Amino acid sequence: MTRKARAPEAQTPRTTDQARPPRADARRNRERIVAVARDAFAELGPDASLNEIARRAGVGPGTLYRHFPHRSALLTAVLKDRIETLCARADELLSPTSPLSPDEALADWLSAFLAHARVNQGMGGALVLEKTATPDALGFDCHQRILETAAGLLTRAQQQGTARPDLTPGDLVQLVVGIALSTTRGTSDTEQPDRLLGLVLNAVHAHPN
Amino acid sequence: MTRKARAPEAQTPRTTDQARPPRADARRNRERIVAVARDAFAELGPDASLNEIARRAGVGPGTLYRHFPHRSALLTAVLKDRIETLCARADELLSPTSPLSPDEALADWLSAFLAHARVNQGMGGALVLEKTATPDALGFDCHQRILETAAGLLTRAQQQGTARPDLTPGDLVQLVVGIALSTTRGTSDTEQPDRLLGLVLNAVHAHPN
DNA sequence: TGTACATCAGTGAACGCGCGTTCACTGATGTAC
DNA sequence: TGTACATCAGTGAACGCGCGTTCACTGATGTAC
Repeated sequence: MTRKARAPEAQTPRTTDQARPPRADARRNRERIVAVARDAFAELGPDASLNEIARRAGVGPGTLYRHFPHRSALLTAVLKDRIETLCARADELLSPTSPLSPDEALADWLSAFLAHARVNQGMGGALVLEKTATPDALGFDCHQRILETAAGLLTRAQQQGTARPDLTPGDLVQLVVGIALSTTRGTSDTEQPDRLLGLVLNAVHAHPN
Repeated sequence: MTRKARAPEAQTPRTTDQARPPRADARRNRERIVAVARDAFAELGPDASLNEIARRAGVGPGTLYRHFPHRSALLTAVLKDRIETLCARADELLSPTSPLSPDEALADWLSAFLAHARVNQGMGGALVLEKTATPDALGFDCHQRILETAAGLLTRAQQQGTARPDLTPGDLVQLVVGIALSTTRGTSDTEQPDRLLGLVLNAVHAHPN
């Protein structure tokens, strides 16, 4: 079996276990689907019809399924950007150059988390609250990422700020997700979410009785 | 037009605008449907299939629709008992013979409210949070009843206890509903709801900053 | 007490709907020469 | 640079499913006599 020798490509030498990069039309469609899904989930909730999303994106349902075999795969893709943004914000707040105190930083981040969670109705509910059964094709566990980020800010506020030491990141996140869930419907009182978060923050800094 | 005079019935003299009492089989079925729906909503959430509920109750779907033309009518009927119980509990707590202080009474009632709300996933979500568009055939507005009951306990705790004066009953109820919504899924940590309520109660008694 | 009958309630097959999902086929892309 | 072709991706009609809802019909109940 003689093989014809071929000069390896200069820019992208492909190792054996590396998948070929996606074709141009595939990448295009994938991006369009995610963009449309972002809006659709925000507008219709995490149960928005996948056929409807495909229709809005101008692709056949089969195309959507080729890229995202499960609903949760699509939800994850949509949430990924958002969560990356939140984590990046946390890194800024944790950096020594940040002008905010540990307590202020925690409050700031929770406010951003609440705002983002409200858009997708608790960030897709189960996807954030529960540990994903399968760690997902993207190798991206939303729940874990959020939890670790919250833990970083909370721990510092407990050690260098006035946050009560008996509070766990899990409980804190759960409370804020609860606010998001209970305030996604009924748009009457636009200031309520912030007011409720303020109450929770009071509890964060209260003395454990 | 001569009418034959008839002696009015002794036990149940029926006034003109009073509907005839329901027939025995109708009452029987109605009660069975509500009983089954209570379990089904608790098990499957407020979106449980009405056909499935009819099936479990051993009646045809038409029978269910005869009694409850809308899903919300059935939800309301199921929740009515629960809410009446909660209101009765509040009356006890507000009575002068109650051994609990205003603060303790508020905490006690919120704990009961949370426990009940968790069973039906936020007590049927929209039904509690939003003002019902139609005040319902039963003349029974869940949202309003809960809000008034919470207001009674909160006001007393603000005047005679240590509850912060800037807290509204609406915000308080919303927070607890949020805890209910965010803890109905994921049964792993059974003590979490009470812990989260404890945090909220800390906030209720914290000084407004 | 017994019976006839009007009316109230139950039945369940059937309908239309939109969903998730599949798959045989068509078309676009990128590569080898 | 041009062309042939393998493969990757898109298409969209079609399927099965369970839902909410209806309605012509059957049956149960209670009342008048």
